[in-house]
Amino acid sequence: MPQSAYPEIRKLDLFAAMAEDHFQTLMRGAYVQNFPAHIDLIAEGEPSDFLHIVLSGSVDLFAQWNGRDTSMATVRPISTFILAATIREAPYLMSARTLEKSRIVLIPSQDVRAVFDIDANFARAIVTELAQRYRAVIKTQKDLKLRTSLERLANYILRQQKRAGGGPTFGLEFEKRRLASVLGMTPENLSRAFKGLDPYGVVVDGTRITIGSQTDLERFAKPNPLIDDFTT
Amino acid sequence: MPQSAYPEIRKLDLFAAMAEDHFQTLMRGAYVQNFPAHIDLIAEGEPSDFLHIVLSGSVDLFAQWNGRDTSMATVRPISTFILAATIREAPYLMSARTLEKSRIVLIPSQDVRAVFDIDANFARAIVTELAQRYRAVIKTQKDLKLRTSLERLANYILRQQKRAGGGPTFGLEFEKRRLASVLGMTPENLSRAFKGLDPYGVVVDGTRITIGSQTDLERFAKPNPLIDDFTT
DNA sequence: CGCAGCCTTGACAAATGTCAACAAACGTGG
DNA sequence: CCACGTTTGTTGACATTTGTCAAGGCTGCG
Repeated sequence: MPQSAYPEIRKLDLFAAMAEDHFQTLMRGAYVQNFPAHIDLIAEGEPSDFLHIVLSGSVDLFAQWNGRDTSMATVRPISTFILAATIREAPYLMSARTLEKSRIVLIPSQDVRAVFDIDANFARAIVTELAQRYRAVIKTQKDLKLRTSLERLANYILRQQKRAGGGPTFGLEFEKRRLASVLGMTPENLSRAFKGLDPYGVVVDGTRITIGSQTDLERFAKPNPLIDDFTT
Repeated sequence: MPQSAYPEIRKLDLFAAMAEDHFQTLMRGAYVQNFPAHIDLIAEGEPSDFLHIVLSGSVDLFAQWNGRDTSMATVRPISTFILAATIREAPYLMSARTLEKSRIVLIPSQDVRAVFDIDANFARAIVTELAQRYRAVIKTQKDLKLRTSLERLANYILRQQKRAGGGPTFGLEFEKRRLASVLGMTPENLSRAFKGLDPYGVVVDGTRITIGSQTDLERFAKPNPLIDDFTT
């Protein structure tokens, strides 16, 4: 793969502390690919042949069962996905597709496992990464089980506001259809949920959100760091 | 702590491969405690001072928000819990309480992190463990988002049947109130869901379940290894 | 310009939760 | 071992939440 991508990959927490020659080993076997939007990258159930890294663009992780499907998460640059499947040498639990034009690095899973076995720093970095992911999923599960869809939307809006800088007006990070799926509801329900937040001063104009009354919305949403903070 | 417990702990995947003196280091700082049933062990939000290991009995991991609460998982012997919080030196995301009289080992988190930093085998074991837990949570999330409560119950029954040996009659692993919470529904809804499985030959007598028609139930439940297999 | 996909809305249906009542099971203290 | 009180499970009636289906408007893109 082109060496130009090395530095940004090397800077990732996952690869920052490992020995240089081990990093080179990984990069030698890796290659970069450019994908158009809306392309399937992997399908759940397939063997986990590659660890993926999103360099640019974005990727949707989703799952299907019995004709239904749901968005599980979005991967944005620069980060990896399907690390756990790679480590356990197990089939993917989620499918992945590009949301937009994306550059993606593919590192053969066997290389990752081989280096993982000989590089303690790399192993530790993987632990840290996995522990964080694990906690993120637990938070999502709490969100799903403890809140109604209206409450989930209200808290999502507050999280997104924070991510966007904290101002009263900001944009949604993806189309509503997908947001609905991420939040575990139908597009119709999401549409009505936005209306349901009107009493708390939430105004929606296409993909543009304005929070009229911050305190009202927060009083309703009751955001909680143990569910909504994605840094800890 | 009493040395009698060492061998069974040592046999856990998490500790099996590590250097003996490192294992001794962990055990020196650890202590065993006997708890009665229904005792709170930890509360979400607290700093993660100890890695816990259930030697006997069982522990409920649950979470709360805004007056509601939900069971997230059950920990049975012999295994650890709150590993991720220990690793990340972050607050617990879940609370824990004993379901019955339980023996529990507590290892100071700082010891775990210290040994983790110097013992590559231990670090690798933690990776494997965390990757498995991560995948288990993803499966639960798919279960929650892709299935109705009736479907979740049907698949739970099939899983539990397998765990109990595969025969047509078997017992539930815990009280229905908690099962309802684990499956993400109310006790009333669970009660009716059992009735809703009557057409598929499911007969409930207290805590005793009999599957009259295996094929009918499976045709309805559509169990899927990427959701229901807890080994991969 | 015209098509395709997304978003919204209305009407309706299904799933799930709430509240209340009561029976059954359980545990404790006598 | 029993009596009592508490908890759990069940059931009915009802409310709320969420999903489904159908239609129409809007937008973006070829």
